[in-house]
Amino acid sequence: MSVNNTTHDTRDRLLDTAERLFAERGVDATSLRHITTEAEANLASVNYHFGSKEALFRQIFARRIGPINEERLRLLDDCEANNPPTLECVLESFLGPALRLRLDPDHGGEHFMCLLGRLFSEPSEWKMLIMDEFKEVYQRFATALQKAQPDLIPQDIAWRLFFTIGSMAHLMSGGDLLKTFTQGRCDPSDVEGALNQLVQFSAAGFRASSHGDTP
Amino acid sequence: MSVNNTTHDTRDRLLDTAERLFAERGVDATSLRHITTEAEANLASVNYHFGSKEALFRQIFARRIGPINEERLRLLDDCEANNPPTLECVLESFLGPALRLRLDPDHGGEHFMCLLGRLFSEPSEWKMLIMDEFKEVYQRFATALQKAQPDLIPQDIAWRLFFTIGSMAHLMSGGDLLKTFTQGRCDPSDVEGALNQLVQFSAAGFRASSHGDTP
DNA sequence: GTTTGATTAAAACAAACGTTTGATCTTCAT
DNA sequence: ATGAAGATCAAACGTTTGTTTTAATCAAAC
Repeated sequence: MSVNNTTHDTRDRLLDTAERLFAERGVDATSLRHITTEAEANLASVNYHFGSKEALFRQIFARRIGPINEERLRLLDDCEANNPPTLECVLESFLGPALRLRLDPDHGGEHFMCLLGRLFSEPSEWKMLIMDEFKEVYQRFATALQKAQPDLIPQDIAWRLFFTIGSMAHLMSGGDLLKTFTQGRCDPSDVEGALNQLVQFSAAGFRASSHGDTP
Repeated sequence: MSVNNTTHDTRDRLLDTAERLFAERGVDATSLRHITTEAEANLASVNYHFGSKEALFRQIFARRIGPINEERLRLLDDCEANNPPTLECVLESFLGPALRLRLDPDHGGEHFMCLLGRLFSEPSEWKMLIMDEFKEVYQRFATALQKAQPDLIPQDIAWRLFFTIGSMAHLMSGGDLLKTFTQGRCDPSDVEGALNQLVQFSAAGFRASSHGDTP
């Protein structure tokens, strides 16, 4: 393998361009010709550098998802210095690293954030590629949330974490919709404001009393 | 136009099959050949009956989205017989008609529910087709929620309704994930149980005190 | 200066796509 | 029975897709 500059330039240009187009138009709707044209690379370069379109997609995820989940677990460790950790701290550890992708100065993270948010609701096999990596994070946070709210039964924890993930995914992939519907009064690009809104909403949801089958 | 039986059989078979395949594999990933093969119809029949693939998609939505939104507004009217309406009643009026698509005995509604849930996070123009119809419903419910929680500022209402929609969409399109992650202990196919979980979670979120920029 | 290995370039590949065509079949009023 | 209209059919249309191939280009090692 070479450490040639030109090589890495092309490879990285393909990754960045594909990430953006996948986010803007969807994976299936983005052709290799569109990617390579915008990246000013040859059509064959994707198959040369990555082997296939699917491998390109996989690589786009591999370089982003690891650091996000690592930061989540690192922040969770900090929360768990207190016992029990506060609900807000745990939720912010989970949601923050994903929502702060918007702050990436070259907007690559922002594009990836849209892509990641959409993946949760995709039917395809793409989803399964990342769910394996996500399982460890899920278990760690489910356990921490159980500690923060020991009166809830595990099923309630699972339901509410599921809803929290849904809200997060909706914000990541469709935040612009909120801005449209509120005529700009709610702006998801104010990352800390949005994060605060979601943390407060979810924390209150987690603090609701447990309702069994016959409340 | 004819009221011939065979005609409507083919037309409806195409609608039902396409609805299911669009939900299972995505719109872009589903070909007309796949649809017509499974519907036991000729390849040209889609273009004959609907004009194009996009028109077929539009028709699939047209026959389902209207009744759902009408029932939402009807239930909301019932809530507003009380003044102010309860938070749970308003939320259930919004969420129930969508989640109860799962109860459709021939599973057509269930497939459409997945499709609808996914649409919120799709980047494509498909989304815009239904957002116009959705705006009236959104405004009615935003107003009702404001009445139910008069202490919240409109921005908080918008944020929290947005999160509620995200949770709902996540449940509609990816509910099977929750069942997988909890090894079957949380089952979204128990519609009233899932609806109750979501209503309680969101209602608690709406009842959180308003947090300004500097809480 | 030649060789070597890695990258780019241009062209072609088979397969799949949505759509259109023109013939055939069915149905039903006349 | 006959003709008109609607519905279905096989076949082909021209594009576009992801991938492969073959040749040209380039930088550095020997």
